[in-house]
Amino acid sequence: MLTWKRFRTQECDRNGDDRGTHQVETSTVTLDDVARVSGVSRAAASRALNGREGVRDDVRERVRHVADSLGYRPNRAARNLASGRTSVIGLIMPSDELRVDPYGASLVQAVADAADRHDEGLMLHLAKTEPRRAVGDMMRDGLIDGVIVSAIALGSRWVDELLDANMPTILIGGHTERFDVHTVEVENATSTGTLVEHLHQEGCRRIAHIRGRHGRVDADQREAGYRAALDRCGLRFDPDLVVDGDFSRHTARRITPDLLEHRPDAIVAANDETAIGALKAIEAAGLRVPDDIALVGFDGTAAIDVVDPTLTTARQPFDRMGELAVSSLIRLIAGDDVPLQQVVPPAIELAASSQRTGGADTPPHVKTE
Amino acid sequence: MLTWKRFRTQECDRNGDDRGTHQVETSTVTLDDVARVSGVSRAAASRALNGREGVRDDVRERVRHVADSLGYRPNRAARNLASGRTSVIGLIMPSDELRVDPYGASLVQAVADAADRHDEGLMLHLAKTEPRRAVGDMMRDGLIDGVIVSAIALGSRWVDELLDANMPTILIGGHTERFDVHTVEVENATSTGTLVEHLHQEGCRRIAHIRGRHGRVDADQREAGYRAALDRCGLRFDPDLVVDGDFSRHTARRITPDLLEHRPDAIVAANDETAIGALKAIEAAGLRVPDDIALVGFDGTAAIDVVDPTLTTARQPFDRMGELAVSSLIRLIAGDDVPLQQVVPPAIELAASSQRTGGADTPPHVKTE
DNA sequence: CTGAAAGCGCTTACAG
DNA sequence: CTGAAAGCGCTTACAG
Repeated sequence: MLTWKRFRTQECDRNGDDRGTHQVETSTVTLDDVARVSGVSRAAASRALNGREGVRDDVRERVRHVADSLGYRPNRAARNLASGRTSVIGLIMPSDELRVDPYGASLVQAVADAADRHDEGLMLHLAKTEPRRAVGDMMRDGLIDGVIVSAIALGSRWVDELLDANMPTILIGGHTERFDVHTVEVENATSTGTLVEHLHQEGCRRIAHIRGRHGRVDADQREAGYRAALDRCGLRFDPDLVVDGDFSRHTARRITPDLLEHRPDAIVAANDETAIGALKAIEAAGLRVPDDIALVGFDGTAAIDVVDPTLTTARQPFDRMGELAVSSLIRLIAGDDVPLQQVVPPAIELAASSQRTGGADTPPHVKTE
Repeated sequence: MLTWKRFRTQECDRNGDDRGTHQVETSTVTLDDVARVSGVSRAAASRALNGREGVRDDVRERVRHVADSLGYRPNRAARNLASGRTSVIGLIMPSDELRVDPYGASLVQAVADAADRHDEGLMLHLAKTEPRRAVGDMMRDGLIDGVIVSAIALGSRWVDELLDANMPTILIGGHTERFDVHTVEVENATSTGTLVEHLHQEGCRRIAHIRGRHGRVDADQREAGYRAALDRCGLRFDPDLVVDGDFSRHTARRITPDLLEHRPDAIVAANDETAIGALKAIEAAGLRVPDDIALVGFDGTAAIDVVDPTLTTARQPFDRMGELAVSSLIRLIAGDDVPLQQVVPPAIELAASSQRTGGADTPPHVKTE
């Protein structure tokens, strides 16, 4: 079993006077080698390996076998240069989003895993201010074939600029009102409604809502779901029970005390971070969750696993969203048809924070899809 | 002002019967264009643009100007193929590390920002099981020039396999005892000692330590620093006051109650997550921080900002580490000399969790570098 | 089904 | 200092 290796001369000598001697001796197995050993032309070998038609089965077999035993790996740069495809996709996300909310980290992980499954490289770009330039550059540089954008913290201007860059784009967790953008996102309204109905079943009658950031579509959708569900439950909408958060724990912690003045018996938080902030405020006020105030979140990030009591939430199907985003992008790049809006349902996970002793007829730990 | 754009034919027609028509009309500005317009050869243009010597200054000027006004961007694939360099570096990290501990997210952000500053692309690879294959592949595929590895959750076998892949590698947050590996890491021992001394000054006499994961070098170093500082403070080492955690919040929450049996008046947690877990346990036991038990962490991740009381910690200089890792890797790739071990000090940040009323002569919010 | 040939856009010795 | 030329490793019409 032969194993060639690309060998890099690392002239890191201790004298340090050898700089610049960087030489890459590319003694790699090349398509030529595979073709020669297989006794076919380079063209045929290429077709065989890439699953193109127009190769006899036994030839394809042979070439593949030879490639395997030689440890052949196609040079991506060469393939890219010749074909115009890179097999690398970009992931763009506002720079600090990753750090601030576990949501960002979960998303990156899901997309990275999905890219890996599809054998696509993933270029991560944490954007600062001017997205279009960076993305346009990546594209024109021939580094990536398309891009997945986590627009979480973005205004629509960002999105517009991205789309102008004129490259296959999927918005993940899409927060734009544009209808001409390919998005993969979680269902917001109905799911939030389900949580409200659950609280209603638990006996809650003054159900409050801490909204997400003003101007964000997902925040609006979740509020809309909340309102619609109140209606269905026959509860009156009370403006005093809805306050503006911004998806952050910190803000929730700060604004919840005021909300408590209006004596809600439940709080629907726009996301988990908000719920956790609210929880702290509730505890600080000497109230108990869920008996004094029931609490639900949204996202299902890792953060909720360590909260006490455990948090009822709508868990985003990160893996599925990542998979959908990557596979859709690949199809987009190939020129295939892809539905514009792909909405996936979260999993409603009931936990201690919303289940009252003697409240419901719901069993203690139901997972509803 | 001309602006060429690579234009991609997106034949996403509604009938969907046009698949496979993916065509990239590369009507990009090419080096040839720049050369022609500048009135020089392609070779000269290349040298001018890449800052190579052997070009008259006025020519260089002219070429650069032309390139600018044409909106020229070198095709990375072509450059790569010709030069063997990709200007892309890899970042490898265990798959779930990113999600579990905010440390991972902070690190990714720091490295991504640094790569951006150096105009290097960043390929993210969240590794599952068999690191070498993936990394070796990336390398041989010609996708990256070198790799930064966050070895946080890794055993030395992982590291060994990586180094066998024979590519420029920097271990960030290096947790190996091998001495032949380039690492960039935070100073662990002395910094932990400083925290212990601070607690001693606050009047604590029974200072406990919740270790990081068994077998990890950084955990060992922090414990060593703890022990050495006890000595300096004239405190006796008490084995009952040292317990094995694993850097996770969850485990700390679980094991702290037992530790409390031994009545410590302070706890030095191996990292912030551990400290937060301990904090919860302390609260659950009806004790107060810092007056009953003072508490310090390590890392300075975003998580501590929302803890109440705010957590004293040794804040890792993530940005600096990212910068150091990226710039060192670039030098490594270029064949330049790079110090093997680069250790940077954390910033000791005193906060409420360790500052007792009437305890110290330390001012309330000192930042010590 | 198969191969010879051109070409993707750049870099880099090598001569001048 | 400058240019002509070869070559990086692949893919893809185009003929057979």
